[in-house]
Amino acid sequence: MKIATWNVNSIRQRESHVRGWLERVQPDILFLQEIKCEAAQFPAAGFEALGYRAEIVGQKAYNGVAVLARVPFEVTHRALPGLPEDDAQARYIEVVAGGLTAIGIYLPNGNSRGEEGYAYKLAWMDLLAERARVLLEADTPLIVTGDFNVCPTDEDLSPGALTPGDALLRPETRARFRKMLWLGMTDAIRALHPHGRMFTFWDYQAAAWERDSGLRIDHALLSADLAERLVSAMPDREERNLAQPSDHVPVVVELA
DNA sequence: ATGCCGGGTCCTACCCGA
Repeated sequence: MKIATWNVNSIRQRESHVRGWLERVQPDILFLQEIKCEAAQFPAAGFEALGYRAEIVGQKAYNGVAVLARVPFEVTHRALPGLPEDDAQARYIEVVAGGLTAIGIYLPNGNSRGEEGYAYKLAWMDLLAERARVLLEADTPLIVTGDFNVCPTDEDLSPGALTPGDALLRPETRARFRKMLWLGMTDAIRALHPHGRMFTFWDYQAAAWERDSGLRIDHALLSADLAERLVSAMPDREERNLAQPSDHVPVVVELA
């Protein structure tokens, strides 16, 4: 089973990229982030023609997540459990498919709106860990994947790619990421590639791609039973060489 | 150490991303 995640930076700008990628890689499930549109604007028909059903948690202009799957699935949550009812940010989708629970996230960046914006990120991470804890306690086979907006360690960014104190690497951010690992979850990429550059994002500016000045911020965390089935986990750097790419590349996890 | 790029939107100057 192949499960993938991709921050596409607008699905309307990236429909042909995603279609081409689905045909090339043929994942069973693909989570999308930053679709940047409401459900009505999502080009679902183009993916259905390839055998993928779409479910969308949309929002005008900002954020927005979706899932495309060629296996049967059911959406169980369209918002992170525990968030206030009036929180309108589209950042979470949870599905049940193929005997497992899969959560796709677009975790808040935390660099805008000052300390209030950062507090929102930390609160979001606390609630995500709590959601994972509840599911793991019930022995649910679980994958949490998406754009975490977290560089877990100093090996996960190029020197100088971020300023000290950036919300993606502050100690409080990293501690909350580790909290999910302490729950018993496995960072799929680092389980198979413990060291070295495994970047998933390169800024459009300052020739970041050409200099390989990147970040590892898109992740897949696995419950113990899924980690035992882990075959491969890798960012797909090929996509960053195409014309008009997203600033993120897909990450693909394969389970036996 | 922002705003060099590239999305978005009250359509066009400005907000946001990481």
